[in-house]
Amino acid sequence: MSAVTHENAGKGDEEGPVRSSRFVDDYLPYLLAQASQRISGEFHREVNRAGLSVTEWRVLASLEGSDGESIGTLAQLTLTKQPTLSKVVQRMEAEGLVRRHGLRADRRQTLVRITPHGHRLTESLRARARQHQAGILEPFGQDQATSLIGMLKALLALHPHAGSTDDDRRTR
Amino acid sequence: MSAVTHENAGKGDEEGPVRSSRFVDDYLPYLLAQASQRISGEFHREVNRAGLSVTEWRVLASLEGSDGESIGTLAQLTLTKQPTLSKVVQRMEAEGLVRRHGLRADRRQTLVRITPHGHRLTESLRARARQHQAGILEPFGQDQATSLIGMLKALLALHPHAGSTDDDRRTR
DNA sequence: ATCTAAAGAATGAAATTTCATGAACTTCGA
DNA sequence: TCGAAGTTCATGAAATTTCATTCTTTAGAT
Repeated sequence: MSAVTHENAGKGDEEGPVRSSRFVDDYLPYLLAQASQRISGEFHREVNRAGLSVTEWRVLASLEGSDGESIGTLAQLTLTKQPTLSKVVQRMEAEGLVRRHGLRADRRQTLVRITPHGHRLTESLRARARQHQAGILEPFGQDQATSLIGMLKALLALHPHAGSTDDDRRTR
Repeated sequence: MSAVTHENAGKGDEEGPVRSSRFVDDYLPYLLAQASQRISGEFHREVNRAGLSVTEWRVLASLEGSDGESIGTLAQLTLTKQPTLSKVVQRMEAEGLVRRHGLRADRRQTLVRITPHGHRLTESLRARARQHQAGILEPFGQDQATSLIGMLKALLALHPHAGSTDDDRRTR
């Protein structure tokens, strides 16, 4: 029970006279982007405190529970463009957080694996990440929380991954 | 009716053997970020075709239905850091998309207004944006769609805007 | 087999973003 | 009324990201 009703929802945000008709206020992509930024942003402070950039944290989190991912897949998982990720991974390898292996099956691919060091470093972060998530969903109640997660997963299933080799177009 | 059930949800994505235990797969911030990127990404192709960068589009969309916003507010609305936005707005003013006015009330603030040209330029984009949104929500059915939007708004209401003057911390 | 097209990652130059300040106002307390 | 502290935006140097391209390696067709 309990759970947040959509009534509470409105714009508990911006200041000033209520101006209810801004184009973006009911625009799904805007709402998703804001929600993503704010929710993630809260936790990113902890990530930075741990000495990691957001992308580095994403790389490590993506490698958790995996036996290695290719650069391309990692780029998708971390929402980063391939050239950018290549460089980030190189820096991370220098710091001993991950290791790159050539993949025997397909020698074009570079397999990235998390190192014990990287695993240890993110151990407490992952725990706090789970707590953070719990705290965020708490006001919604079990049912709505499950529903929200489910809808987001459905959204992802319906919208595969962007285009060809590269990611989506972000800048001009 | 119809509507996507959470069953369809699973990982309709990554290839390869089903590896269901990746840390991120049930991590809310990850789901939000992916959803945001993919959904927005689809439309951003159109934005680019119209000769706008994503941030420019966001600025214009944010100014729609507003009688002007300060640089700071715009930075929040467009998920951009203030120094970045200052520069983007300057370029946009040069292109005639927006106009900067000093605000009589508080002369520290710079009020940014959309120009008729900017308005016209985004006219068809906004129409297509609405269509895009409708298409995305269509498979969910009216009820779930409303529910999703409502939850996202509730999430935003519960998580005001990041910190102090600046935006959230994104990089290292 | 051989040749051409496609896929995956690395790299370099160019453009953008970011951090740290700086400058201009406003507020507020003494 | 003054001055210290706090806002808001602009700017420059440094770091990162992005685009385009190149280098390998694999897949496909003839």
